[in-house]
Amino acid sequence: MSGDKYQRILDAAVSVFAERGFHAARVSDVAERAEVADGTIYLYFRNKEELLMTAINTAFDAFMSRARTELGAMPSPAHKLRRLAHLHLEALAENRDLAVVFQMELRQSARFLAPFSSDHMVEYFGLVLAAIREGKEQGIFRPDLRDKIAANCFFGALDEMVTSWVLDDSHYQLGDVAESVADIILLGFQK
Amino acid sequence: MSGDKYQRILDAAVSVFAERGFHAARVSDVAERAEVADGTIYLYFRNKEELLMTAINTAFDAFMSRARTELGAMPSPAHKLRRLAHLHLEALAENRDLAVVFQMELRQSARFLAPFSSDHMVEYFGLVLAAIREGKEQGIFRPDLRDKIAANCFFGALDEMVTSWVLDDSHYQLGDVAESVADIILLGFQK
Amino acid sequence: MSGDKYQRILDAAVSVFAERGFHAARVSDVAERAEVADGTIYLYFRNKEELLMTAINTAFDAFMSRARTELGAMPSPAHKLRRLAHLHLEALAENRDLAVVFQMELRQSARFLAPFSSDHMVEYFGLVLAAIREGKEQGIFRPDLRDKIAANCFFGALDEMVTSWVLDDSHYQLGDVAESVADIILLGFQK
Amino acid sequence: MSGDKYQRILDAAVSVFAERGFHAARVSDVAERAEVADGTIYLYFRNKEELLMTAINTAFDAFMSRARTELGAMPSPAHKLRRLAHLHLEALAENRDLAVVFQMELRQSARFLAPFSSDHMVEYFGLVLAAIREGKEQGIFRPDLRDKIAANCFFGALDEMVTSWVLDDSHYQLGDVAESVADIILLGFQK
DNA sequence: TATGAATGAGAGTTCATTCAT
DNA sequence: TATGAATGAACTCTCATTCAT
Repeated sequence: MSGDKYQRILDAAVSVFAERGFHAARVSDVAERAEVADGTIYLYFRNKEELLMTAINTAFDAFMSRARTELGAMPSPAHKLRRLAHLHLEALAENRDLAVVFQMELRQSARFLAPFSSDHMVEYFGLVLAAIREGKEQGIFRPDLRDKIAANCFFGALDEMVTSWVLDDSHYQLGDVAESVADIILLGFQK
Repeated sequence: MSGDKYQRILDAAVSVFAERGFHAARVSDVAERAEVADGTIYLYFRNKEELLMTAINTAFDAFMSRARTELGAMPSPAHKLRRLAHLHLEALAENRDLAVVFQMELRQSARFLAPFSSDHMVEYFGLVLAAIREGKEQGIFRPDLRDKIAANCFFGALDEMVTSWVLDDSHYQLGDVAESVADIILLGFQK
Repeated sequence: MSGDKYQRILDAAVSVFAERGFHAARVSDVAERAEVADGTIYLYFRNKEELLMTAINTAFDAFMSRARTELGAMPSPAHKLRRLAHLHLEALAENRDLAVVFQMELRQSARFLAPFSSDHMVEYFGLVLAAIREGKEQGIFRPDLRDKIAANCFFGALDEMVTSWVLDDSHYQLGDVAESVADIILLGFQK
Repeated sequence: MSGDKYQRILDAAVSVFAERGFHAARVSDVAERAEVADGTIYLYFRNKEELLMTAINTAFDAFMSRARTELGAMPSPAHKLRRLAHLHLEALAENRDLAVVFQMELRQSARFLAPFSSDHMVEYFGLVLAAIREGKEQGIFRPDLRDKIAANCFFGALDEMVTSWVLDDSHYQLGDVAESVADIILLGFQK
């Protein structure tokens, strides 16, 4: 019962942050939802901000680790990016609260809070950039394609899909759109 | 003298919000930068939130009005979208503080604050969607292109360009990338 | 009514600190006794500690300024010290709450808080030391008298009188004992 | 093993209280320094305050017991007081941490905490007062000497020596000054 | 209109103490 | 005896907003 307190607090935090937003959420709300005392939270997390950063980083780590493993084995850059699109959307579709927190708080935290999440974004972009460069070397993607801009288009398109899914009350299937997004972006990359 | 104050307060708000983030910014910071008393702000704005919403909405109105005018006269959907990409990036490149506020606060305000900005987003998307449908009707864009997804890709790509420009300390020319983004997205739309 | 808020808060602080001790006293107690809102205190003082330090320093400044003026005009070192004993005890007898705060909190603040009060103690000791050295030079005090030890005896004797007066519930006249203390200490200094 | 823990906790408490002050010190700091669990402290002491009071009282008991024994055998009141001055300063010089706690916390505890330490002070003063009265009866001390005031001078002088030794970073030999202090005070008492 | 001193609700965090193991 | 995870009361300080001038 005590071993899972860490996870219960983290889940409660994501849930409360998703519902009210990080700033409006009170630590006592998180405690209540986790069914622990306010003070207990501070046995596991230094402060409210670390609660947010840990939630974001944990999810990001899991995603990146999976993405690296899966993409590493793939030969075609186009397939890599298509697979990444699926992973991206499915990972967030799986846990709506977490997706809400990501979409609503990540930018702010990247600018005003700890640099962890920023580092993660850089990692993610590294993966995308590598695939794009590979594609250009293999002659699959246009040689005039500008790497960073292309990576931003790829990420931005997926990110916006998640954002509109999160802001939309209708819970359509987010995973289903990966293919369509990949179609557009990859067509835009190709020769 | 009073019309002047309204604008000074709004400019100060954008500047302070960009610097510290909406939540960390104090109303008294805004007052100080606008060189008015704290109380004066409340003669022009109901509360801190309205300060943010007005800043966002004013800029959005100006942008939408210009976009509508320019795009209305254009015959080709592809040219419309290409032009919109330029307008989008140039509008934000023009005022970096405003861009910071947009990129950092718009999502949160869309979810947790007043629905004004949300309406604006719908307007913007309406413009994009119309162009996409037009393109499909004219046989320029793929018939299997899913409208909303395509619109999200278009907006998301541009939005991400702005975000990375804002988070990046290096002040490269944002306007210059509009063409490259449009190349990718429009290629992805075409038959 | 607003101009005297500073003084009202300071008086309330001394009164509350005397009653419950600095640590047990709540800022809201001070606010209540001063008949201001909690937040008002922070318009005049940076924090609870500054409230204490200001009370101590203000009283100390007034005392030192008076002591310097009076003693400066006196020719005899013995008379100086005798007069200082009177000033010391009378100053604290005049305001019992302040005396309580001095006797109970000054040592702690000298060690654990800001160094202001420490500086004041050094000033006071400087005055005593000067008189002692003067007395030795004039051949009135024993040549083997060790300056610092003598100064500590002088101050310690007076300080202990105040402490026992403060801890004692019976409010005997503190000022009356100055003469007796001076008799003992000065006799101890003399040839 | 348990008798050992009691003492370890007490020593740790004195050490931590000396370092940070009673109020700023955390019970968990004491536990850590004593190398016991937080809860263990409460098997030996009712609460944090009792930790302080026990430390003070234990040291005081040892001192008083020794003082009584030594002074009881002495015929001359002057010698008694001179010996007491030595005992006082040497006892505290022996254990600097304990001296710090005594000088910084004793007054507060006398006023705001349990009355134990106050009783001890009364005991100590009783010893001094007895010697003074004896000296007057024997015609050694001035007949106009006011007992309580004289006792306060004696104690205050010694106490201030300890305080300045404690606040001073330079660790000069405290015991050495007993003679000089006794010289001054006893000279002040004599006919 | 304009001011800015005053307000007071509100929230994050600490830490002495407890108690199940 | 011993542990240390858990508790939750308590308190300082901040800051959006008001209102008398």
